[in-house]
Amino acid sequence: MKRIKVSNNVIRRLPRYLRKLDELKACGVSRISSFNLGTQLGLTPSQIRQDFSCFGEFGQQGYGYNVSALRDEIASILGMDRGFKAVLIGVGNIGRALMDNFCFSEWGFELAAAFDIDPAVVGTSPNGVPVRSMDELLDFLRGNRIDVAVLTVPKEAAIAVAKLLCDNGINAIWNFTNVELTEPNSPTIVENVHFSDSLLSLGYYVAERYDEEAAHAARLARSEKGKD
Amino acid sequence: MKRIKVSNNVIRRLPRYLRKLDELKACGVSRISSFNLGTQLGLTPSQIRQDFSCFGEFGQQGYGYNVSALRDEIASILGMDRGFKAVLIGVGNIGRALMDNFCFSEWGFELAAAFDIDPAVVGTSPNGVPVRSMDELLDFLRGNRIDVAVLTVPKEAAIAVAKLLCDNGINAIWNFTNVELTEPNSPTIVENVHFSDSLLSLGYYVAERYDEEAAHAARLARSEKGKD
DNA sequence: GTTATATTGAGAAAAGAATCACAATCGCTC
DNA sequence: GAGCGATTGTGATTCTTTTCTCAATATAAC
Repeated sequence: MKRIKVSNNVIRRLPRYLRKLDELKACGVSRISSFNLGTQLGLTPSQIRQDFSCFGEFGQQGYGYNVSALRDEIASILGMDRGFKAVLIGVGNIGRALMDNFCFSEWGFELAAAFDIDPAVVGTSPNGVPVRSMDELLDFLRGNRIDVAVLTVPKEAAIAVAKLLCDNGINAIWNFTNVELTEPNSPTIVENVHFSDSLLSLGYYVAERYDEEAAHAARLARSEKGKD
Repeated sequence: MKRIKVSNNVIRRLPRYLRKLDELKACGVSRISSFNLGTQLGLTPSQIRQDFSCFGEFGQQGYGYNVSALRDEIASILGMDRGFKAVLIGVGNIGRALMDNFCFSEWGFELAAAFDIDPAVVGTSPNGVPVRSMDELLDFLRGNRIDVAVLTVPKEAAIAVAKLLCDNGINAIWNFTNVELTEPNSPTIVENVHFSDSLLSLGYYVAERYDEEAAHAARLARSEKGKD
């Protein structure tokens, strides 16, 4: 697989392609054209072809793409076949909800263990994943090759825990805290899930639409008045 | 406030600005320059000034921006002062976790009610929000001006429920299901929270880093061999 | 007051991303 | 097996976003 520098925009679209291809496969569709895929995803055919071409040639002229083969290529590009191992830090509400409901293995990740300071949850094993004491974290990281930490601690603890993780060999954090972890010069890969950012963006679009509708109504009212 | 067409990229940065400004305000910082803000967020000063200039002139030459005033401007741009009302559909694990932990009011939203088909949760009021039967949903939507629906139903039900919502006056959906809701020609505003997409993107970056490290190590090994 | 320093806002330039257009070529039909 | 219709991959073009640059101007010091 080529590893040229690929733009973030392309990378953000890859999981959507994967999801759609899985769906098509489940529906028994075995081949698809960039045109057809574009229609289903709201993207242009050329964008899709351009995206794929960053990683190789997966299609056939006059035919399109083989759904199953393309799906596997994208899965591989995303590292789903590498068996990444993860730990989860902070078994509070969101951490617990992830452990109970998010299927890490479906996406190629193995959740090896969770950690918390609360003795009430330490020793339990939600969904088969053991919850250990934070005291054991460093030993665990030393003894296991862990690729990713899922950060679900309260925001007060976020910075300190993130630093601890980075200092002990973790180089990627899936950050669910509402805190900006991105530090200048830090080599750590941080992927944020900021619910509030998402909701606020939605708020912007709603506000924009309401303003447009109001402006439209005002124009109508003026033109009605003009007629009288 | 101007409502010119603003790019998505800008809009996605606004919540980050807001968060950082709130933090600065809490730390007693009352003024800040675009240079300083850029350093803290990993953005260039000119990008920050350009972003703000989409909405007006909030700074003062030679001085910078007033943290509190800027924060309020951005909050207003995002519609936080409009009292948007929301309903939540699907009080399963993720729905319940949001009700219990996500502070809608902190972001200017009011969660008016939740809906579910399960009689076991109907009638309860997690965090003070009443859970009603899905049978009551349409009446509720008719009787209340609801701006946003939070969609946390199982993925099998996602499409049908989304359609029901759109057909009954909801024009914005905060989508937590792992399903592509974006329909061609639909005027509904959809904001997706796809955990798996986020994790897979992270996986890409991790895989990329590992490949780079391996390539680097291979280069080193070759040059060592050359020396012998 | 006057001057020095800091910093914005905005137009111009550069960089980056999306779209277009078409040669190459594959599968399918007759 | 020849010709047709479909569809890719890619280089060229267009559009968008980011960065650069600098005149304008506010504060702060003296």
